[in-house]
Amino acid sequence: MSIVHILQKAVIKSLNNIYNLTVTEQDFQINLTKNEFEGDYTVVLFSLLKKNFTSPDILGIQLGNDLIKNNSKIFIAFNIIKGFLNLSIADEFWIALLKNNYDDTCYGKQPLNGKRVMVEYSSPNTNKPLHLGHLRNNFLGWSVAEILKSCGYKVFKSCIVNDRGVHICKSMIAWQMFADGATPQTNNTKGDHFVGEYYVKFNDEYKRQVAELIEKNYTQKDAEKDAPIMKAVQQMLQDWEAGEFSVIELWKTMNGWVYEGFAATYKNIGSDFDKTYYESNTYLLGKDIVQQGLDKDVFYRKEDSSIWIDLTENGLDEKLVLRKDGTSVYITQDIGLAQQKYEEYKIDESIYVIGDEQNYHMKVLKLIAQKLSVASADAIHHLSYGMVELPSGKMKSREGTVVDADDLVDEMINTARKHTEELGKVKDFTAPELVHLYKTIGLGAMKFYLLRVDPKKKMVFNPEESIDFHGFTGPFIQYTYARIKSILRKEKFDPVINISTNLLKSEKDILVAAEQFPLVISEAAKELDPSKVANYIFTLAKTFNSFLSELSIIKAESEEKKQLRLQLAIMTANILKSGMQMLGIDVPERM
RNA sequence: GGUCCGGUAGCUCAGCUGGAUAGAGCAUCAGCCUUCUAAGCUGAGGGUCAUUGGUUCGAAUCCAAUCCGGAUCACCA
Repeated sequence: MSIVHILQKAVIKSLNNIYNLTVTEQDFQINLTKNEFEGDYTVVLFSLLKKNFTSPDILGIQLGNDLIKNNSKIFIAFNIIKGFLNLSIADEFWIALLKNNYDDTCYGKQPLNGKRVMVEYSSPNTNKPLHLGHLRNNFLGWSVAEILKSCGYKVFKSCIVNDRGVHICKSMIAWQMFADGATPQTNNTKGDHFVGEYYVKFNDEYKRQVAELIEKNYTQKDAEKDAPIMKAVQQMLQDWEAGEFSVIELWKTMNGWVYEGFAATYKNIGSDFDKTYYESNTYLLGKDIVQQGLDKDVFYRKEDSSIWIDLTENGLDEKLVLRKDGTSVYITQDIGLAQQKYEEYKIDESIYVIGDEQNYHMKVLKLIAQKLSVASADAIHHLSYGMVELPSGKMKSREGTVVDADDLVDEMINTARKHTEELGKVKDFTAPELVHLYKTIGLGAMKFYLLRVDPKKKMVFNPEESIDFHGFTGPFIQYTYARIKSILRKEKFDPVINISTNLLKSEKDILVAAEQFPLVISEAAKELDPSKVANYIFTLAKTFNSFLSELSIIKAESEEKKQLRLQLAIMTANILKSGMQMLGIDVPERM
């Protein structure tokens, strides 16, 4: 049980003892004591005064005395300043915490709780390569999955590939027009980039044709509609839906190229899925749901036979759920897929890692599912994340300001190599060891950079800052870990020695931080927020570095102190490692 | 226009279920490598927490209004 919980219970009990008063955890606050005051944890008394106490000092003294009387092994002293009851916690408590947990590599994690949850993330289109925005999505999805696992959930990672639709046909048409039979092999280009080039070529040609028509006195709108290349795309989409052999074959071939490219990228960044759904298989889902909705009068049919739902009483608009030609739209197939996931995996929670531009869509999705009383409705949870912007503004594919995922990964790994070479600390590494190290550091820097901020907020990606390996960065934490490992290689740990010593300030600081790890994990899981973990391990690493600069482990004053500090080092290393793992980041033994 | 999200140091961000003098990192400046990895440590400067009003013993945090920025409101996905 965490110290905060112990303290909460103790306060509740003491108030009951002294005043026969019943309060709950919500009635008072417990904080870490500020540095400038004596004590470790603080009970804020003001809110309790509302329960008819004369003065905070009297309440504080009586409460403080009772807490110590009943918990003499934990609380040893208190002081009261302006309504804050500051409690000092016994060194024995901290040392017991250390002794019981320092070598537990699962410290802070919880056993299986029987709950099953699916995390859907990545969800790429198959007409162009992955970019920076996908990276944030991937890292978030992966990390949230890991955090939930640490909290005892059985997690399934899934991905829905948007493998059909107009955007795919654009690349296909352009390939037919311009490729002259070229393939990724003949051009020596990664498959997804190869197909992406034709998507760009389509847009260039389309723009050219539109301009041409406007010169012939077309309006902008008509020109966009009548451009021959756009007509060809629409024809191709119809042919695809009709299952025309040559179109399907081309579609399979080009998607195949893209999948090869994606597979390489996913492998490189360490991302994978337990289940991949393809929109070409799911886009027809939801027809029976539409029928259900009509039967229940949740949906209604318009004159042109399209089917709608009226959400105006929920403050939203009317929404189409089935086209007049009888095909499902995005929202319909999503309800179908939600249901399918639920049935296939028997999940209790279904998390969607999707950008915040789809907040409205996800709201509508859940609302419709609820109105239909679909079993999976309440399980739906949208992890909405903000866009990644550049210092110059938004990424725009048309202006070529999109940051390509593969390029960025390469650049980060390259920067890691340059830094490492300059420092020259691992000259004895073999070539494969070096390659592995550069990747660990480069990817670590990138993942940490994208995960360290609140997912809900949009963020600015500053290329210069992101390649900085100092301060609040992945490599800083990796470095702290490597230093600890280096010390542990030099000095043997002797677990027999029984430690009973007074703790110095910077020794205790580490334990106070370590004690919070379990709470941080459950908080991060509750909020689906990896940045909580990132911020925490950064603070812990800083605390440890500060300790290390002040006190020596190997040259400790006594054997007992040396053993104590070795245990502190081991525990810190374990927490840093498992925290980083929850972010999808490896830690190197040396760097 | 409706709805939703955001505005904290030069920059990037914490803090937001109300609590003590608003915190980090980067950048700037000043120190620390015969001593466990200097990708480190210590210190300094830097703030009208967008604005105004309200609630409260107490507001960056809650409420209202205003200003600024963004997203969204498709028979696209």
